[in-house]
Amino acid sequence: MNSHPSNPASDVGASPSFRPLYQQIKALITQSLQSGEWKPGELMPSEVELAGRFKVSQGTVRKAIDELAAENLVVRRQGKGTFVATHAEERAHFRFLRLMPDEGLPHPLENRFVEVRRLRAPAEVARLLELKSGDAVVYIKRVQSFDGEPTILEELWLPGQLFKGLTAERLVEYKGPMYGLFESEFGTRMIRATEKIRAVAADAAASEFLKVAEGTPLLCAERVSFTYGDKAVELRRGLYSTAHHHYLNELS
Amino acid sequence: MNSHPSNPASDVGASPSFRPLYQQIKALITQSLQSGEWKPGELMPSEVELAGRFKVSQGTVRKAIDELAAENLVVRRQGKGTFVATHAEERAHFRFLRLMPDEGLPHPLENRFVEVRRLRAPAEVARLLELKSGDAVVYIKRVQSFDGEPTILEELWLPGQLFKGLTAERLVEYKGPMYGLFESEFGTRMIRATEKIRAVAADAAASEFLKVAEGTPLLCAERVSFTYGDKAVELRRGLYSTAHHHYLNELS
DNA sequence: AAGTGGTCTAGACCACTTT
DNA sequence: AAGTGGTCTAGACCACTTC
Repeated sequence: MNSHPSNPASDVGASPSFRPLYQQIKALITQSLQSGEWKPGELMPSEVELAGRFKVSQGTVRKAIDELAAENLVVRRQGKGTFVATHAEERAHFRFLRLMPDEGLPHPLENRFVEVRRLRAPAEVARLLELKSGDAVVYIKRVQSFDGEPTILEELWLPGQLFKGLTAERLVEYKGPMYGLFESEFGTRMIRATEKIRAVAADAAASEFLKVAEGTPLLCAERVSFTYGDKAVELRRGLYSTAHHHYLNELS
Repeated sequence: MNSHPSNPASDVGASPSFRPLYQQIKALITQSLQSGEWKPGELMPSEVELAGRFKVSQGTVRKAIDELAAENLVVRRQGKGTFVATHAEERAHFRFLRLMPDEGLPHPLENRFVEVRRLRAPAEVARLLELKSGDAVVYIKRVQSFDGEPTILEELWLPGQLFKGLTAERLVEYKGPMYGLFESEFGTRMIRATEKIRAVAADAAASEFLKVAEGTPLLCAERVSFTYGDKAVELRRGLYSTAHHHYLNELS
């Protein structure tokens, strides 16, 4: 199969806009990831196996997986195989948590849930989550502390549809990042997010929870997270006290 | 040359820690970029040409260039060739400028230089730029406005050694991003940067230049930029008014 | 038509992990 | 020893740009 009169994997007639084979393979693999054929943390089929399944060369599968690895959807380990990426283990914890101490290494952080309940999505939340205004959402409010110092005040909104059994108890007993819980218990894996960051003055609530004076400048990060297919599945609004921490960003 | 009893490009004896060929090629190409053999914006030799020069297959050169393209050091254009990346043209202007208007498209911005002079590096600046305390640095202070509204108050420190002829006149007459001037006039190309972001209260100076009340929360971004070889060549401290703009970050 | 990067294949061998 | 991902090669063809 050295020449390709037609694209073997999913092709009908002459390609009007030309889609490389490896991108089609990548899409197929992504579908399997999304459908849960291989779950987060699990070992995926080997390259030769996938090449056989899709009837393409190993090199083509390889290029597809290369891109998936670059997008952090899978992790390659030489000699062992390719694994589905997971938020549960890996220290890639800091892929989404960018707040670092000004000095020293990142401390472990404590978690205190202030509020967990269901409500109808306000217009603004609905818009960002691509829901209808009034749809059910899970609302979570929590404070995170480093070394006993309250540093992050966070509010989250999740589509109620996707997070049916989510309760305060479940959140409290789960150890590790929330994204780990979301992927293992609710089958929703966050793969990408965009943040808008501003400086704001602490209001009464922020002042109380973060133990700072009202009017203290705080970092405000509004995050929208997406899962497969660029579907928005989380809205998060965090207030960070940056007296002893900073938001770290690598520009490359 | 299907088997490699020894690494052909720069190898002496058995490799103790094994360095892939394509990485060696990548390093050689990077050296040529750094030395200015091909200048920003210029067309580089084709893949086959480089393969011939380095006595490796085109595929190996290709993999090297792939990584350089991923790091934004070069730009590939199908049918035309591979070009050295440049800050001068490209709208990749927004690779380092992350401040976006809350609504609408990014506006063009005006530039007003408040101060340009040489001074001896304070300890903190010297530390971040990896200089000796007291070394000469160029100090620049400027205000940038969107739609006539002052939004960014920025201070820069550059190693005096590298920016000998840099004057206020030269800065004012140059159109486009400063990084374009730096690479074309001073042969220093910014490749990568890290930013630490905090929320701070506007002091008297910020209040004056940004036309906001003292104490207004502002975003403070401290940037250290690097050129080839991870050499620090710029320290920048920006204060952003985030009333109508936000710092945009993609987490992926 | 010629040249460039982009895709795809087939096969060999290397480095690493597990059995 | 066997299996996995990682490297390297050689060659064919495709898509795009320029002459």
